[in-house]
Amino acid sequence: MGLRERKKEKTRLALLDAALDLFLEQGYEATTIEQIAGVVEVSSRTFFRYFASKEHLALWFHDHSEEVMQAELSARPLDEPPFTSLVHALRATLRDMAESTPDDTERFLKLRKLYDSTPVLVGRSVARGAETEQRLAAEIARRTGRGDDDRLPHLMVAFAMASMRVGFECPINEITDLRELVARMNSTLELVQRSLVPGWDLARG
Amino acid sequence: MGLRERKKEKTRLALLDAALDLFLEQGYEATTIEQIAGVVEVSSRTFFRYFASKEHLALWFHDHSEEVMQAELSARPLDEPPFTSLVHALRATLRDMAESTPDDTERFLKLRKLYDSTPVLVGRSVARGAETEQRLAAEIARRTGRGDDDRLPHLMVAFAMASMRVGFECPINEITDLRELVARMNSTLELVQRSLVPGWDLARG
DNA sequence: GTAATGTATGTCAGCCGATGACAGATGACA
DNA sequence: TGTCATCTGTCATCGGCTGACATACATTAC
Repeated sequence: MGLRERKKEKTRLALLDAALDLFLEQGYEATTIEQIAGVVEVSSRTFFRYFASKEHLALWFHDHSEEVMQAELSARPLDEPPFTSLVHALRATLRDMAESTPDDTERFLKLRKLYDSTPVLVGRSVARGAETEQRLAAEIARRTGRGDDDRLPHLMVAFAMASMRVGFECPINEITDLRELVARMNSTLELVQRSLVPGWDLARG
Repeated sequence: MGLRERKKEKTRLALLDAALDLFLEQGYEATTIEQIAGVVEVSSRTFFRYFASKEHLALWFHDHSEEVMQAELSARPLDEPPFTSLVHALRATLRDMAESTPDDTERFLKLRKLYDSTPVLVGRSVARGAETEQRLAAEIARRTGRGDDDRLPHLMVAFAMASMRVGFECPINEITDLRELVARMNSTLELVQRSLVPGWDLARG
């Protein structure tokens, strides 16, 4: 990897870390792009060359997680019940999270803490999740040969994403260990699986 | 109702209708507040006295729907299974939609059409829904005496909201009748109920 | 009917997020 | 070293949104 690429990656992470720290100090909305860029000593214009928007920075992990999900989904056998495939795809992203570097782990925990004080950010995260939902639902529909009028693919993905969201949110006590969080999300996923009628994802509707 | 209030209501609806028409003509993002205000012949500043933001205008029905849901939820007996109460609350909002005035019906259909060409708006809508979700989950937790660490209240609401969302979205063919849309949402709700294990909402988790 | 009060509106100034255009700086590579 | 591609800063600009203030208007009391 050349010097240029290394420098870019360094700037990218510096912006991310500076932003997370500022967000936690003074709040997400109260933090301006100029401040973030100032800490890293780049211009505001450059900030937008690294992140499409303030929101994209705060939700930097979304794109990666979706890639992991899509990849795992594609790798599942076509004759597997579709919701089972989805659950495997979700588990893959959880594994990916649990195996992340210490730096990334720290970033995750900071972001998790930020969520508690920033409802608007939670909303934006859900919105991004909804976009992913569309793409995953289309993929499920394709894999199972369902038409556009069949609501089950969309419903399956919505349930799957809801499990993750609910698992991610809510615990009042401080989360200091990422594995704890991942375990919680895993157990929520199991709770959801227990709550669904076996074979529900094979019906048509 | 005094002259003042009547004038306000008239301006409010004029802004809403002007906005919806402009959105459909030239797109949501391409339409500026100045344009909307211009059609109604008020200043841009006044626009923001009627709607907190462009987004709040586009999602004007959210607040009302949440009120209807909360009201119906409060009216349900406490010994009813919580998900059943939620389903009743959702049906109440669907009834409310179906019984709306012709003008409101037209606005709904315009908005529905707008959604097809404006993914960002779908996202914002989901984000608003997520905020409602928090409040409803808290209410369910209160009603059933569950603690903050019990994920089921949140999960129930998430599933309920997902049904509505999936029912609302997706049909490729043009929707020209609101009752059709409401029927679709109702049937999605039934599909969800069939997919869940009876009594799942009485467990603890 | 008039005066006092309260509320709605317009104007103005300004912040912030975001984008396009252009020029200068810097790493990549022959 | 010199050429080229790419990264960066500066500048200008737009649109969403907010606060402050003065004015116009509806409401209420007398």
